[in-house]
This record gives sequence, structure tokens and C-alpha cells, in this order.
Amino acid sequence: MEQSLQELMTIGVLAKEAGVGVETIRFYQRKGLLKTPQRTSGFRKYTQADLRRIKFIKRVQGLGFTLDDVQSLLDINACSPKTQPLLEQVCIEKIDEIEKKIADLNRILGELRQFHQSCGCESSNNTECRLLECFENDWECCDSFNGRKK
Amino acid sequence: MEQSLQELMTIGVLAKEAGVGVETIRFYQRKGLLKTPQRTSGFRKYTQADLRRIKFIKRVQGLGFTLDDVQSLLDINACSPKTQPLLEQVCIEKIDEIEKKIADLNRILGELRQFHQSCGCESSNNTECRLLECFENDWECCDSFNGRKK
DNA sequence: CTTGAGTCCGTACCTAAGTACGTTGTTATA
DNA sequence: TATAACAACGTACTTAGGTACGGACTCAAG
Repeated sequence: MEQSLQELMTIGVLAKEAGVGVETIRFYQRKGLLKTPQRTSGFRKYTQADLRRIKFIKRVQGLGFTLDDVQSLLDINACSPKTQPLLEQVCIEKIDEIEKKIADLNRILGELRQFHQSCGCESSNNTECRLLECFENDWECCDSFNGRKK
Repeated sequence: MEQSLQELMTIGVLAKEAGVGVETIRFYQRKGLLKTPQRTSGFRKYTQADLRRIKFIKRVQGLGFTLDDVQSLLDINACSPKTQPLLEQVCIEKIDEIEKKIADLNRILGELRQFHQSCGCESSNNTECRLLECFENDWECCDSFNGRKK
């Protein structure tokens, strides 16, 4: 049943199916993310399993993991009671990391809005405002408007 | 009054004051972010203005701007009525970009938590769980626990 | 049989923001 | 005056994740 569906793909077909470039597949192979495929007369031949694997890689990569992380995940592969703590740890670390990243970006966003409000928007009516001075005054340089408004 | 405070710094002192490496300053100069400083007998000499400029660069960089962005900002420099629309646009684009990034990360975080819940935590009591199958089942592979719980 | 599309390989290149290296020149201090 | 510390310079290297190139093969269709 699996045998009948087991049509082998060339690298180009696999690439198209997976939505990546041919070179990317060769790159993944070099990195060890894909095992060396069988060959018919020099050409690489891939199975559906390879396709699934690439989709997995791209998905997990989209979750914010690096290719090295992906490698670790594939090394763990089964989360049996033995490997679970590892997987658990990897996950928690990554969740932590992303939460930090979001917090950082929110902080940046706040500052940026402030910059935009005080120096970068129409509030500074006619008065010149030098960015470096803005910066030194904590983005509170264009005081004509801001002074009144807040 | 400014003259008296105008002690010139060597590149090493400037680097220390600014909290960056000496090579970074040379790099910024090559990039045109710092104008070529005056020299006394071969050595670069920097002023307080240079220090402020570097602090500005690092600060704005910390807001999520690239060095090329910083360059544009420094080119604009004064936000007079003429340059305001440009500055406005740069700001808005960057705010947009960061908001998108945050939204992305939140989506990722959600998925990751789901992955962690269903496959990566103690919930999968004893049953083996292969990551690739997890992925293909939308992280809902370890059903023994999840089936009961939810 | 020819032609064009696909594949092979190794290697070089790309971006961003620096970092490091090796040699030579200068300066301040003991 | 000697010596350590610092500075200058050009160039190469770093990380991550690929992309691109060029010459040689191979395969399928007409």
C-alpha cells in the first residue's frame, strides 16, 4: 500500500512541492538536516517522507527556531519519557526567548511612538528640530506643541 | 565656553565613553556615519559632538533601525517643514514594521505553546510521540492526555 | 539525433554589523 | 631612553541561511 504510492521525485519536483529552492535542499543535505537520498544514475531521488521532513523544517523554522534548533529537534524526534525533558527544555527556552523579544519590541514601539509624536509628526509646527537634540532631550525637543498638549 | 570644554579624545577614549569598540568607530567612519575627524600627527581626534553622534546612532539602532536607516535620519537631521514628511514616513514605516513583528511573534508564541502543551510537556504520559507526526496532526498527536483533558 | 530542460558538483557570493589580525607608527611614562 | 600601551591601516573573517555561477552530465520529447 505504501509501495504503490512511493513514487520518487527529482530534486526539482521536491523543491516545488516544498516551496523551496533546489539549492536549499542541497544546502539542507550538506547541513545534515536531510539524509543523503538514494540515487538513480547520479540523480537524487526523494520520497514523500523527505517532503514531509522539509515541510516540518520550514514550519519549525517559522516558529522561530534556527536550523540548529531544528537539528536538535530531529535528533530528539520521539518524545518518549527519556527524551521528554530535553524537548521540554528546548520548548521552554524558546518560549521564554520569544516572550522577551516581544517585550523588547513593545518597549521599542513605545519609544518610537514617542519619537514620532514629539519630533516626527506635524506637532513641530514650523520650528526646526534637530534629531540629535531631540534625542538628548529624550525626544521632547519640539516643545511648542508638546508643551501645550501635555 | 565651549572652547574650554573642547578637549579632544583619542579613538580609544571615545570608544570607552560611547561603550563601543574602537573598530566599530572606524567602521562607522567607513560607512559615512561619522565624518572624518581631524587628526593630530596621524591620530584621530574626536569631540563631544562625535560622542553624542555615536550615542544617537546606538540609541536609534536600538529602536530597531538599521544603520542605513540611521544614515537617512542623519541626512534628514532637521525636521523642518521641508523634511518632515520624510521623517514622518520613516517613522510610520518602522512603527508598522515593528507592530507586524510583534503580531508575528504572538502568533508563533501561540503555536509554540500549543506544541509545548500537546507534545513537549509531561502531558504525553508514557506514550511515544514523534515530532513529525505531531506536526502533521497540527501538534495534536499525544492524544492520550489531550483527548481526556480537552 | 538533437535540443532544451533538468541535474550534478564545488565554490564563491550575499546581507548586517561588526570583529580580528598583523604590521607599523606614535606617545606617555618610568 | 626604553618599553608598554595605544593608534593606524588594509584585509580577512564571523554568523545564518541560503543564492548564484559555470562547466559538465543526463534525460525525455520531437
